[in-house]
Amino acid sequence: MKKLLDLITEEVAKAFEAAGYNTSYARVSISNRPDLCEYQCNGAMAAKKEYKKAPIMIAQDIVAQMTDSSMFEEVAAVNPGFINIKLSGAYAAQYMTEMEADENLSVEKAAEPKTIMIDYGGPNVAKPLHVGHLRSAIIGESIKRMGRFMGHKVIGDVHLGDWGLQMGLIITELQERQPSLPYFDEAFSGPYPEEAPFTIGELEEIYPAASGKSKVDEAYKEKALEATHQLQLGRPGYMALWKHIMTVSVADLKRNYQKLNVDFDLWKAESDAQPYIPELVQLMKDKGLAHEDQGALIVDVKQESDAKEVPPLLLLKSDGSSLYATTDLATIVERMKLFNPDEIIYVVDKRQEMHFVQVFRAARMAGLVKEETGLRFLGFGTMNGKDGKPFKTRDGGVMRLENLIKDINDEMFKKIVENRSVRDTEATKTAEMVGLSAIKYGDLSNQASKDYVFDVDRFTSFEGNTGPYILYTMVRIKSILARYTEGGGVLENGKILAPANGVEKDLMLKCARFNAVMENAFDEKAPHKICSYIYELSNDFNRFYHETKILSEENEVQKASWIALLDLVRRVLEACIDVLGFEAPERM
RNA sequence: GCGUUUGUAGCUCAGGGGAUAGAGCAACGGUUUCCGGUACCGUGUUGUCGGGGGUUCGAUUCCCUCCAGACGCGCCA
Repeated sequence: MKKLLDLITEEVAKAFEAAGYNTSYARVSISNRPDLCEYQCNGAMAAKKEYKKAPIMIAQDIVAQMTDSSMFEEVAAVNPGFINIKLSGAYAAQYMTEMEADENLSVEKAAEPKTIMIDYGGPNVAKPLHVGHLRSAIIGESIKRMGRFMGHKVIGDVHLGDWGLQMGLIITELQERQPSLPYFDEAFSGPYPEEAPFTIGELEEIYPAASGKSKVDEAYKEKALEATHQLQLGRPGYMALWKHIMTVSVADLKRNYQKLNVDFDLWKAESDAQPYIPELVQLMKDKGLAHEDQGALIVDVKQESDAKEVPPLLLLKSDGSSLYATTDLATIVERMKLFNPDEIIYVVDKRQEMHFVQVFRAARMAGLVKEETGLRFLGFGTMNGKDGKPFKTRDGGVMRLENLIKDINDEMFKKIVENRSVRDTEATKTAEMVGLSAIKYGDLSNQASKDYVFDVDRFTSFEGNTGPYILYTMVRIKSILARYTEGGGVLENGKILAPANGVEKDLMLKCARFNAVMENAFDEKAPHKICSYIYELSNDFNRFYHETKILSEENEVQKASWIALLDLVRRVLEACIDVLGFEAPERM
């Protein structure tokens, strides 16, 4: 379906043409003065220069051509040259009816679907997920779902960190603790044990211990670097250990992401890109892009237009082992080969922007991607505590994601049982659903690129711009619809009538914005625009609800119309929260 | 030091070349023939849109500069 603003613009453009003005000035926008009108066109003021005429005169000429259009209830030319528009109620109702009949709720799917890969999540194996991983998962998941809603083929890849120094650190620490294990015996000819020599709990304790030691003990760090290198060279014992680490860790990660309702199509890892590294390095050398510098192999990626010199990309360390950038470039090679995407989007902490600038430039210089392939860095800001500093536990440690989720769910559970007589089993499940909405909405309602304050009390509140408020509104609608059908009503039978009052019209016009909002939010990769939209839509519904007694309405046609409108609002809200990555319960 | 980025109400955040810069929270007051009151309505010189210049008929929005914070600057990821 066409967007309502486009339809209005087309109609206004006809008036511009009839009055003898260039139709390019006819663009209509939503009014910023809702007390005066619903839509406005500022084109008369912009056209002033071309026609050397007072804007108000131009506006009057145009308005004169619009007065008999059935689309409008009211049009006016206002000083200094605004064209103010009110839509006719019948037209709004007609739009609602068409929207209701459209399974995509008026959103037009992409005419040419793209293959888009989203690199998000990015956890390191053998380390527990902490709050730092929250944003990538939540934002990435939402963008993936938006893309799919718009009709694109979107592939989400978790891109595990399984090949860097942290693996060497774990191997080194394991050797310190259990030197007799066969993995460290170079003479051992196998086969290695099938059971991992550690549990996930032990693994999560080993890494921080090793990391701590490496910072104070130079020799220890050397060992870890060497172990990393040996792993990259494929030393059998280390490879066997690496497999154990992966098995144990990935199972745990999957469990945790599932709790967040975050789902990856691919569980690829840095190690998967390793086979592509030799040819990558050779290519970079052959093309004259890579050269040696202080023993390392580097690629100059600076450009003349840079305000500040961009440092070279390090392709290989002086000991020949690969680095972050090497792996990311090799991953691009792999992705192009396996999936040939039109675009790759990286949802990563914004502090890594420079790294991606280097990687993208190198990838383009070397022709690893097609010219038209998009490489997009979507950096997100830090999640801070109420003090404005990075979010920590009460004693100053790193907050594990599991614990954060548990805290929120406990809080939600308390609120739910306090106010409702729901059974405990149901309350637990409901608390999880509402809790997830609190976390995700709290995050996504902020612009991704900015730092934001994670405030548990605010996010879990049922009042204000929060996930629980949105869910409450939806549950309320569902409740009314359920009563209607219980009373023998049929949802599909209603024809939506022209709005009975201004509040109902506001609700309709807000509904009608859905397609434009979704399209724009995806274009800009801005989930927060969906949040602010459903917040406004919820407010409009609650206002309407407050003024209108729906179920007790005696005129059955009117009642059916309202029910149909409610069902439409419900569907729009469902679609939006699904894209945001959470769900509404039946009761709460 | 260089660079990137942010600065909007007491707090948390939207917005964005145009008509009176908006929401929520917090504070105070109101709404009950109630389909879920975890709702709705109202009140405040809520404000030098960080300061100063410039472009423009018009700047909070674009450009420059200064101030403040965050972040990044070759062998970690």
